[in-house]
Amino acid sequence: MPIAHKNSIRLKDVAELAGVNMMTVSRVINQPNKVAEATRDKVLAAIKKTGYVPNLMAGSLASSKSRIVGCIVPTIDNSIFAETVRGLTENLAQGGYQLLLGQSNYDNAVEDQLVATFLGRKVDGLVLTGSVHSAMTTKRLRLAKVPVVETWDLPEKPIDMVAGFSNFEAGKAVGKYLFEQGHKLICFAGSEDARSSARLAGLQAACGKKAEKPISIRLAAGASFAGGRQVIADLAQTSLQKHMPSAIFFGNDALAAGALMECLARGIKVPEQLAIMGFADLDIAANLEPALSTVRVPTRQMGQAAAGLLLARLSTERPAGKALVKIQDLGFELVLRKSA
Amino acid sequence: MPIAHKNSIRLKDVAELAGVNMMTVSRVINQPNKVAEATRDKVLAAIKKTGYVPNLMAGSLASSKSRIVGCIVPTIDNSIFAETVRGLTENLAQGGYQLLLGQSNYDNAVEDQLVATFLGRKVDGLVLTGSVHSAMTTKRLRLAKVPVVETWDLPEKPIDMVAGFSNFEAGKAVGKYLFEQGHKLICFAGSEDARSSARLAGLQAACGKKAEKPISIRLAAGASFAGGRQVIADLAQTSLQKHMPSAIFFGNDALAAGALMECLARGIKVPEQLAIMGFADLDIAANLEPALSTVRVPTRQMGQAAAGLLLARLSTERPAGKALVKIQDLGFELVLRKSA
DNA sequence: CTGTTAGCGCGTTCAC
DNA sequence: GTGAACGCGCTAACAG
Repeated sequence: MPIAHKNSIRLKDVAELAGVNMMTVSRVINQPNKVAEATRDKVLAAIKKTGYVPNLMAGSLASSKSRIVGCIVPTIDNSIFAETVRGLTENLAQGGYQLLLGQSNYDNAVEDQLVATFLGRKVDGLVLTGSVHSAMTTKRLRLAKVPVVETWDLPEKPIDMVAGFSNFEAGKAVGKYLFEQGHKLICFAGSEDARSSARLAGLQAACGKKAEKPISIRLAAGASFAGGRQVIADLAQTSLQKHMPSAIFFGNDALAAGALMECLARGIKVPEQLAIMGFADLDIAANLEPALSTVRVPTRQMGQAAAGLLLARLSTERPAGKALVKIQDLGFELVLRKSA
Repeated sequence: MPIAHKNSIRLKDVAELAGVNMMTVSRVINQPNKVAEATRDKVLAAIKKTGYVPNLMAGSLASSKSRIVGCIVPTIDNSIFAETVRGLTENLAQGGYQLLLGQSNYDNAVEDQLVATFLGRKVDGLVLTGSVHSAMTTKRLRLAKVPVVETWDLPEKPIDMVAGFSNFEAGKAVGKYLFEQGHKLICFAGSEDARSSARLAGLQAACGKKAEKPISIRLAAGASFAGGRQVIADLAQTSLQKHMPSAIFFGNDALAAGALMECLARGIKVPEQLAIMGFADLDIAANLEPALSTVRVPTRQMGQAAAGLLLARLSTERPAGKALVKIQDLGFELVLRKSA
C-alpha cells in the first residue's frame, strides 16, 4: 500500500509536481549552480507553490552534518557570557549554523550531561566556557572527534581549539598596577570558579614579596550588585580599624558597581580612601560616577572568534597536515578611569 | 557488501554485543520498565562497555519528535531577555528538551527566516518575543501547527499560547502614578520597538487631559547606560529654560541608571528636581543611589511559564476538546523606591 | 546536467 | 517480554 500523505510536503512531492527527480530538487536547494537554469526555475516554482520547507533532520541524518553548534555557558543571565553567545550566534548564522544552548550552572556534572546530549544530537561543533572539565567530558570529546572551542581562558592542554585570554595574566596585570600605585593591602572579591581563582592567583603572583598577601573574599557565583554592596558593608564593619585594604579588585563590574554605590552611600571616597577595580568593562563601567577602572576582556570577540575557528575547521577540505590556527589569545586590556 | 563500521557505535552494535534485538536496546533506553530486569542489565552492561550514545537525530526522524524548542529573542546581550532565556532553558531541561536560540535583532524579516529554519529543524515548540510578527511568519506558524508561545506582551489575537504581561497597562500605571505625584510634564525615553511603543501609549492614555502630552524621545534599540546619560545631557542643554520635564520614564533600567549617573555628575537632584522611573527592575535598580523606582516585570517567570505551557501541551494525551490554559498574564508591579 | 540505487540510525507496528 | 520488517525524508555515490 502506498504511503498516505502526511502533514507536510516532502521533497518527493515537489519533485513529482515539477516532473523531475528528487535529487534535482535537492540540488536546487543545496547546490543551485549545478542545475540548468530552466530546470531550476521549474523546481523553484514548484517549491513556492507547495510552500515546501525541507526537513533538516532528515537531511542531517543522511549527510551527517547537522549545521548545529552546541554552546555551554555557566549561566546566560549574565551580561558577560551573553555577549559571547551573541557574537557566536551572529557569526554562526552567517555560515548557516544554528546554536543549541546549554547552561551548566557552574556544575561540571551538568556540563557533562549536556555534552553527552549534544553529541547525541550530532552537533557539528561545540563551544565550552573555561578550561576545567570533568574527565568524562574530555574523554567523550576526544572520542567523538568533534571540533571544540574553549573560551574565557587559555588552557595549557586544550581539548582542541581555543579563543580566550589568560585570567592569570589579567590578575597579575591588575596586581602590578595596584602595587605600583602604592597599595600595600589589596583585597580580591569574586566567585569561586576556576577562572576567578586564576585571576586571584595572578594577583598573588604580582604581589610577590612587595606587599602583604591579598585578602580573598569568595562570593557565591552570580552575586552581583547587591553582593558588591555587601562586601563594602562587611569590610566597613569588621576591619575598619587596622586591616582595611586600600584597594579592592572585583571579579566583575557588577560587583564593583555595587561597591561604588555603597561607598557613595557611606561617604567613602573613591579612589582616595578606597580604590576599586572591576573586571570585564561592561557597558556600565564607563558610565559610573566615578568612572570605573577595569579590565577589558574580549567578550564579544571570543564568541566571534569561536565561530570563526569552527567555520574554518568545518569548511576545510582536508588540510592534509596543514596546521590551522587553533589557539587564539585575544588578550585583555587595563582600562584606567577614575576609581583606581 | 556489508556496511563497513562507521565512527560511532550504533544501536545495532550494542544489540549484537548484548545478544538481543535492536528493539530491546531501544526499549532499555526509552521504556526501561517494559524490559525484563535480566535482559536490561545485560543491555546496560553492553551500553556502558561500548560507550554508546544514541543518535538523537535518527530517533527524531523516526519518531517525529525532536525534543528541541526554538526561541527567538531580539538580542541576547541584554539582561532582560537573557533572564527569560534562562528560565526557559532551565525548565525545558527538566523535561528533557533543549533550546535552539536565534536572535532577530529587532528585525521581523530575520525573525521570519529563523522561524522557517526552526520549522525545518522540526522543533517541537517555538517561543517568540513580542506579539508583532510578519504576515509570513504567522502564516508559517499556523500551517505548521507547532505549539507557539508569545512572551513579553499580551497580544489581542495570539498565534497560540502566551506568557506575558501588558506593556500598555504597565505604561498606564506609571503614568497614573507620576500624575498623582503632581508631575505635569513627563518624558518617555525608550527604543522604538512595538513593546516600548505600547508602554508609551499607556503613558499617554493615563495622561488624558490632566496634563500635557508626554514628550517622547526615541532611542536606538539596545541603547544603554551611555544612552541614558545622553538623554539627560541633551535635555539639560536644550530645554532647561521652560520645557524641562519633571519626570522621565525610561524604557529600561540601564537607561535610567545612566541617567541617574549623569544627574549625579551634573548636580541635578533626584527626585527633587527630576523624577526618574526605570523599567524591568534589574538587579541594579535596588542598588543604585538613590535607589531606582521601576516596574518589575516577570522576566524569568515568562521563560519558565513558556516552558510550562509547552511541556503541558506536548505531553497532553489528546485533551479531546478540553481547553488548556493558553494565555498567562503574569502581570507587573510598580516598585517605588527613591528616584520617583 | 540529471537520474538511480542504497542506505543514514532509529522507532513504529505488529507478530510471536 | 521480545523480535522482524518497514519506512521517517533526505543525500552520497555513482551512472549515464
